[in-house]
Amino acid sequence: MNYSSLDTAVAIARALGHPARLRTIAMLRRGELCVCQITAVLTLAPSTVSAHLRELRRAGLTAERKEGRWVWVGLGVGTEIRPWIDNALAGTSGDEQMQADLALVEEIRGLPLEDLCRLGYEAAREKRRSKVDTARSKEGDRP
Amino acid sequence: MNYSSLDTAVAIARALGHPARLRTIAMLRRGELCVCQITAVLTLAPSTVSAHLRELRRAGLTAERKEGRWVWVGLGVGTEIRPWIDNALAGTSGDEQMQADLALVEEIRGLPLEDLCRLGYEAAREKRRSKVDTARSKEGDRP
DNA sequence: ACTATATTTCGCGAGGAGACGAAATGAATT
DNA sequence: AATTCATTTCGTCTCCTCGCGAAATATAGT
Repeated sequence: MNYSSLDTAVAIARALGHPARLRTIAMLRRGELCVCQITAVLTLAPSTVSAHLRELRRAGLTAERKEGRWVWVGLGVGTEIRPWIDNALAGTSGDEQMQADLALVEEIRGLPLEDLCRLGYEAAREKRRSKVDTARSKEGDRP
Repeated sequence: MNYSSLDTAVAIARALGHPARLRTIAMLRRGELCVCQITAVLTLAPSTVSAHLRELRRAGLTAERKEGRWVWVGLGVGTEIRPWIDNALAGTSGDEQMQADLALVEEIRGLPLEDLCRLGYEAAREKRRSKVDTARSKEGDRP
């Protein structure tokens, strides 16, 4: 199949035209993410996230890299998509949801991937918290 | 209702994410057009065109001006939409459909609006052709 | 007032999008 | 080999989109 440049532009616009996908693109500007990390931020069913990622990939907005069981998603390499992305996100820097997403991504990056994928965000966070506590008490850093 | 900037960006992307609407935006970059002119180029039912124009208007991409029975459509005035439009159309200058649309717009601009609206493109074009012929024979510019 | 006409709104039907859970797949780990 | 586990695919449901024609609306002309 030979897509015209009109079809291409339409496909990109459509791909960007959904909050979950636009949020994903915004997260990926900060760097690659594992599928389960994206899922944790979006709080959608894995199958739903998978479908959204497929849309983004089809439009050339993202690219995926497999590493064992994990799949890492990053922004696509095509030069024509960068203006789209930059433009689409230009007005959203002050958006509450976007800011919350980016903050959550930073926190999630500090969590072990195995825990996050297996247990989900809440449990992984709790696990790390308690681990930090026991480390503290072993150090004996009590007032 | 108070839309977030995320919602706004999504709405604009969605509005651009349809061939008929993106083609319309491309035409409007050359200047205002009457609804029936747009309809003639898209060759869609008037009600369908009306719905597409409503979408574009809602996203702030276009603005409308009423003049008697005619409704003139132009690009919106918001500064934030121009980058969207320029970016979306950046890759489409070589597109066949786009080029054909723009050529047709130029021709349609030369046709009397009353004829175009009432009779449609083909009939309006034919009417002008025969008119030009009679004018020629009156001038007596024969070899 | 009546008619013509440009456009919108309404109602409908077909198809697509987006959500989920269940099952399938593929890749470690045991 | 068996199991665990991240991810995708599949089936299903609901809702939205997009096309149309018919009816409604609004404005000009007669």
